[in-house]
This record gives sequence, C-alpha cells and structure tokens, in this order.
Amino acid sequence: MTAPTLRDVAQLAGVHPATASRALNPQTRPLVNADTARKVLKAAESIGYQPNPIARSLKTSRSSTVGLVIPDLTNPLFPPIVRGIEDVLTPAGYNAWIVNTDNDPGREETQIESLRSRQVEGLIVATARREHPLLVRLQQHGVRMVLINRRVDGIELPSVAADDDTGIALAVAHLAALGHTRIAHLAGPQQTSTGVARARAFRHAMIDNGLGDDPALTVECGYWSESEGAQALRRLLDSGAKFTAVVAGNDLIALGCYDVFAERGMTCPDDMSVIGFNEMPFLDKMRPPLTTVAIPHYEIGVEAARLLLDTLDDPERHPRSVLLAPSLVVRASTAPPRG
Amino acid sequence: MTAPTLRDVAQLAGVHPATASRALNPQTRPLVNADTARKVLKAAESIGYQPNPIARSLKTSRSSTVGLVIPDLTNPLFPPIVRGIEDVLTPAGYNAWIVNTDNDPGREETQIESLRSRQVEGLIVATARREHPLLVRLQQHGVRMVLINRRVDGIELPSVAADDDTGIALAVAHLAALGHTRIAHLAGPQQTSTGVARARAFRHAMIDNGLGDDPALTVECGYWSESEGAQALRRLLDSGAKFTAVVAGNDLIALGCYDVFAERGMTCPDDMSVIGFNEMPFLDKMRPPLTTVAIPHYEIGVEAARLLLDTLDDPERHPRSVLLAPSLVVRASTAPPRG
DNA sequence: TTGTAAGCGTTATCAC
DNA sequence: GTGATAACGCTTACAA
Repeated sequence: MTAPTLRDVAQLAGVHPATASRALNPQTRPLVNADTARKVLKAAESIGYQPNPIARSLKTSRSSTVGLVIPDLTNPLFPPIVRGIEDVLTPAGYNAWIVNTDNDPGREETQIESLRSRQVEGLIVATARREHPLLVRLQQHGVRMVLINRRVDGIELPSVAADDDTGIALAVAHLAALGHTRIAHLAGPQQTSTGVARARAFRHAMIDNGLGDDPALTVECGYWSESEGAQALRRLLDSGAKFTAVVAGNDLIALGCYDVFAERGMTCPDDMSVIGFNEMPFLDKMRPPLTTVAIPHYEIGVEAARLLLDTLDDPERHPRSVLLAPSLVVRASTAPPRG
Repeated sequence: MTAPTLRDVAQLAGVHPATASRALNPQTRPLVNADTARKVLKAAESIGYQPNPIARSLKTSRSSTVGLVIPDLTNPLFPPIVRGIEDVLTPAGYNAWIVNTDNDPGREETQIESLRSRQVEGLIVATARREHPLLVRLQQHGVRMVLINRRVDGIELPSVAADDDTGIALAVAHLAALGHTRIAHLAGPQQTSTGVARARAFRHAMIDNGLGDDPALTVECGYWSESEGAQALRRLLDSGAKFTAVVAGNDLIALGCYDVFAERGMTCPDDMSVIGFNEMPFLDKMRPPLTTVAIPHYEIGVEAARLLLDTLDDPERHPRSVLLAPSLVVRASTAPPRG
C-alpha cells in the first residue's frame, strides 16, 4: 500500500532503476533509447508513480522551493504580492514557502534558518530594513535573494518596488491642483527605506510645486499603523501647525486620521483632505472613500519572482532592480480647501 | 564551506554518528550517557550544526509539515486563520505549507498531490464542498485531515467552524428588535455547506421571531462576492418584493449592496438596513460602517491546528468537531425601518 | 551505553 | 545506451 518507487517502475519496465530515472527526467531523457523511455513512462503511468521530491532533494541538494519572508500575512498588502509570486513560480516548477516574521529580527532569523535547512533555493524578502546584518551575512554566504519594497545599505541585491517618488509626486500635485498650499506629511517609520524615500519625495514634491519645505509639517509614525497615524495627526494638530491636507505614508496611517476626525468633530474632506498610499482593498467603501496612490501589488510579486528565477538561472547576472509605476486613485477624501 | 553534518559533529565529539544522532534527538537522548550527550551537544553548538530535515524526512518518512489548503489567500478571511494555525503548529515543531486552489477542483487536486508528495503529515482543508470525492478518497487513503468551515457529505472528519445558526439568529433578532418585519436574505452559494446552513438558519430565525417564512425574500448568490451580492439585491429589488432589511450571507455580499444603494439613490440604513457576516477588516471605516456577525477567525485557526495535532498524535481518536460562538458587532448599517 | 550496518528513494559517475 | 555502484544525511535495529 506504500507509494510506488523508482525501483517498482524499473522492475515493471524491465530496466535498471538508473535507466528508469534517466527516462523519467526530461533533462536526461535524450540519453536513453526512445523505446526504452516509452516503456518506462508507460510503466510509471500504469502504477501511478510519483517521484519522491525528498529523496531527490537529498541527492541533488535542490528543492524547487523558494522562501517568502514577509512581516505578516494579515497585512492586506501582501496576499496579492504572494499570489503574483506563486503565479510565476508555479509554472516554472517552483513552490513558495511563506513565513511570517512579525518584524521581529529574532523570529526572522529562525524562520530563515528553517527555510535554509529545507534547502530553499532562494529567498524573496519583504522585511528588509536599511540596516540588515542578517541579509548581508546571507548574501556573503551566497544565498540568492530578491528584495521587495526595500533596499539594504551596503549590499547590491535585485529588488522590486513601486516608484515612491512618482507616487508621492502624484499625490502632492493632485492636492496642489485642488488649491492646497499647506500640506502635511505623516511619514512612515524612518528605519524603513520606504519611509525615508516617501518623506524625501514629499519634500521634493512640495518644493517642485512651489509650496516650500516646512519641516514642522512632517511627523514620523513609529509604525505603519492606524493607531500611529492617529497619534501622529494628533501631535501635529496639537502643535498648532496650520494645514489643510495630509499625505499619509500609507493607507493605514491615512485611516488613522479618520479616527482623529471623528474624535475632534472634523469632517473629511471639508476640514481636511487626506491621501493614502498603497490602495488597500475596500478603500472605495470607506467613509469617505479614500483617495490613494495605487501600487501594482500583484505585478510586484510577478516581477520579484521573475528576478529570483533569473538569479537562480544565472547567479552571476548583475542585479537588476525593477521600479513599477504607481497611479493616483482619486476618491472623496480630497477636495479643495474650504474657502 | 558546506553545512556541517552529523558526521562532523560526531567526529568533533569523538563519537560515532549514531551516538551523536541519539544525543541530539531529545527523544532518544536518555539512551546515551549524560556526559557523552553534553559533549555532543557542545560540539554541535560549536560548529553551528543544524540537522538536515530532508535527510531526516527521507529516513523517517515524516516531515513535520502540514498542508494548508485554502481557496485564495487574497480573501481577507483567511490570513488570520492561517496565523492562528501557525501559532499553534510552530511551538509544536510543525510548519505549514500554504496552497491556493482558487476553488478550482483540478488545481486543488494537483496542489494536494504536491503536498502529499512532500510528505505532509496532515491537511487542513478550507475548500470543502458538500460533495467532495477527492477528500473522500484521501480519507480512505488514511490522510489525516481537519476541515475548516465546512463538512463533507458521507465522511466523518474533525472540523472547526463558527456557529452559523447562532450568528444568523443574532442578526435576525437584532433587526427584529429594531422593528423590521420584512427581512431578506442574500444567501451564499448553495453548493457550500456554509451557504446552506446560513440560509436554513435564516428561515428558522425568521420563524422563531414570528416573521414568517417567505421564500421570495431569499435570493442565492453564485459566489461569495460583492458583484454577486449586488446582482442578487438588484434581482430582489426588481422583483417588487417589499423588505426593509437584508441579512447578507457574508460581508462581501453585504458590501455589494452598498453599490446598489449608490446606483439607485437609496441610503443605508434609512432606506435599508444591512448586516454582513464574518467581520472582515476595516468594516468600521466603511460608509456606513457595516453591522456584522463577527467570527473568531484566529481562534478557528487555533482550534483547527489543535484538532490536527490531536489526530496526528492519535489517529484512532474519534473525530471531534468544534463550533465557535460568533458575536454581533452593531454599527451604522442597521437602524429602525423608516416610518 | 555505544558502535555497526543497512536503508530511506533518488541521481551522478563510472564502467561496459 | 544501459547497468552497477556509491552517495546525499540521517535514523534505527541489532550487535557488542
């Protein structure tokens, strides 16, 4: 009742297991007589033979598997990326192992260790911080990696990300066109390259639109979360700074603003316009529907998987980085400033 | 530069690999001299030995891995369930392989095949249909399984689900208490046991609340989706049926109603109350915030993992099924009927 | 308590 | 073109 092995196939086909192996593997099939190959394939078919990937892995020290390191699957940003990755990997004969790190470096290390011990052939990492000694070490060990949404100081790795500069520029230009001049930025954590990039892009965009560069109008959030967004907006409001619009570091931070509006009896967009970033699901059903910068999540996954496959194919290949263009989705959370 | 193996550890500790193996494995450690064990552990530590799970799997035909079969990770229902599962499996020394089936039976079969060939020790299946020949076959092959949210006709398997009856009863009672008497149900697909169970629970709850049992007020959706929900509501409205409130089969279907309200110039909850089911993320930020039946997703995952671990421990154990209590989250999409 | 040896299922490297 | 053999790294009877 145990699953048929290569020996069973060989026996049935009347050949040596080695021959059966060669016949079964498309790579090596040309090495065997066409008739023999046919015989073997028929035998395999007839008893429902399925190669044992574990035995194969042990022998070849390859696994047809890549690791996918994300902070938290529960963040709606990641599922579409994961699907994009899988949709590229699956036809290429690879599978993805997903692990969550909860942004805990210790957990990240054990998770990656566990992936490595399972012989994953590469890693797609969406947890990169600018300083990331673990990734530096892994790269020195020759681990193939692709980064999503982040870069790491001091190493060159293929990466794929949305073009934050363009996204933020779209947001600021939209607000400027509506007539806003005092625009605040609720920045993401400055330990993340994304947080830094968007904050810098914001400064540049403000200057480009002739709206000055007032550091008092940028506040940093400790996390990419609603509560931190709310917190940051409260600080900014309490500081007495005057502004009529907010460019949030991401959608969660933007949604945090909604809570503060409710607390303080403000209405959006009449008292304050808000723009998010990422285009999470269901933003169109929010109150008010959130204007946001849409990122092509699924395509990010697709590109990341392609980059990794390239690297696996040719480890010497020079690291490419892909930047994907975002687009602005205008909804009801932005409007001209109140007269 | 290649990873240290058991031989390396043994050599360093001056013992035979078999002894090293015994010392390293907590299960067999008592078999070796305490001093020897200490020596081996130190040696392992010093060279950073990590056992090779692939070799171990090949030998033991176990993998410390379970398969997680879900329709689509992109559905916000699943990530919290996945996290619950992982949070139980990880401390127990197991890992989860996630596969998406897109509700495509063919894809499901190949995915499960691939999990099986990787020697997963059990399956947690969230894609069950009432008729599910594949699962019946697997069970006959002795595959250990736990079902999430569904049952399968003709086999007894451990399962975990939210108590749909109670949830629907809460929803109907809430609307009845607000004064609604003509309540419609936008039912989920009747090929799913969930769709059937909720529809039946709706009929019972209506009768229990003395609100009759008008089949014209229940419409089936082909999928658990916004567009199908919208479609169903349009059909119901166009039929001329009179009703002031909707109990939707799930949140997505309920959100579909919002689109129809916008199309037809109706306002919610003034013209129509709506209740969802599942408590997806960010429902509190919708327009209007959606009243819904909250399901303990994370706990469903936790219980499912526990049931599977039980089954792995003792395959003979009689299948238990766990029913988790939902709760009603009242928000602004429900109000007394107008006038 | 420890060592010996076989074997999990496959593939790579030789011969022939 | 095919067969024999060894090996991947580990566990486990069995023997000592």
